[in-house]
Amino acid sequence: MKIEEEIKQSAFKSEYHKAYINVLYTSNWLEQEQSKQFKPFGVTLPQYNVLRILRGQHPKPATISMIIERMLDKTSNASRIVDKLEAKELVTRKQCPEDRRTVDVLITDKALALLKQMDELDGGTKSGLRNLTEQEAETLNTLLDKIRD
Amino acid sequence: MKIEEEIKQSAFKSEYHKAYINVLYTSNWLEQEQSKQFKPFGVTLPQYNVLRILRGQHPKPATISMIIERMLDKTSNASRIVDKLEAKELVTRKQCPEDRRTVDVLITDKALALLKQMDELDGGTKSGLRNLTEQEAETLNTLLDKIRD
DNA sequence: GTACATTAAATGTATGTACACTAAATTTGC
DNA sequence: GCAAATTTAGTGTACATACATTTAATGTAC
Repeated sequence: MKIEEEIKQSAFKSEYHKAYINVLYTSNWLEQEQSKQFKPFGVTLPQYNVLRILRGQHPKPATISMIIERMLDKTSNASRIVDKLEAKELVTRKQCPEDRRTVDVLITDKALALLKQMDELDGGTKSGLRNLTEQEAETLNTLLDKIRD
Repeated sequence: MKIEEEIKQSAFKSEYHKAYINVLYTSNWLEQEQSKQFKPFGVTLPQYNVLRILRGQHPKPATISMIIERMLDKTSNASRIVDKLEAKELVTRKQCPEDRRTVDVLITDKALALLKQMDELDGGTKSGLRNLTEQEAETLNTLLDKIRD
């Protein structure tokens, strides 16, 4: 659906302004689609992202600062996301003996099994992105990269 | 900058997966740029968006459900955003006599003056979008609309 | 016209984001 | 070796999101 209809705004100041709103709106739309798919598994999107970072390290532990470094949103609060994951027994936390300021965060077998189930959902190919041809996806990537130049 | 470099991920599963992450990341990037600009004015991005909807209606009042309908994020809580705006004297709230379930929300002169100041920031032309040609912005809009089909 | 359903707004609870601050451990600079 | 600076994690607060529930008003069916 055209963006004008979706937010019931008849005109934008410019094609630029429309594109601006369109990026924000589409991002939101994609996140909500993904969130729906995540529901049955009982983890939120940021929790899932942290688990994926931990799986990438496995069987080595990760520290909180390492998690922050790899997160899409660097200003979010990794400590509290790890809190939630610990409460669900998806990670363990243990003070690191070499540097007692840091904490070793380890993904549990339970979480690895969960991620394995969830792997099917991921990658954008199951989302609205499938409406694009490969060529179009490439064009989209080029344009978005250009915005952030 | 190419998305691979920005999130330190060397490869994506597909052009689709990359586009998926790219939309989310670029949206986040744009929001953070805008958020920085908003700081001095003392309103958050969702509060600003609600004010703009109210200005669009002015001098007619808007109801909460009308605001929700026009918001980018339909599931956010318009009541509480209006609470904050009311506390800052940027809107007034008054029970509607014709239908006492609904509430007339009106933008104040103070808010109109504030928005006028903030207009300079808005529209995407001052943001990264200016890196695109008009033709490119149009292509971007077409592709994003297609994702949400 | 009374019971039931629907609608509009608000509220409750859990989670996450943004940003400042604290506490403890380590590093550094002299 | 010791004081100061830095690093790491965690905490506090304000705001927003997500979603279920509540309350009051209105609409509809019988």
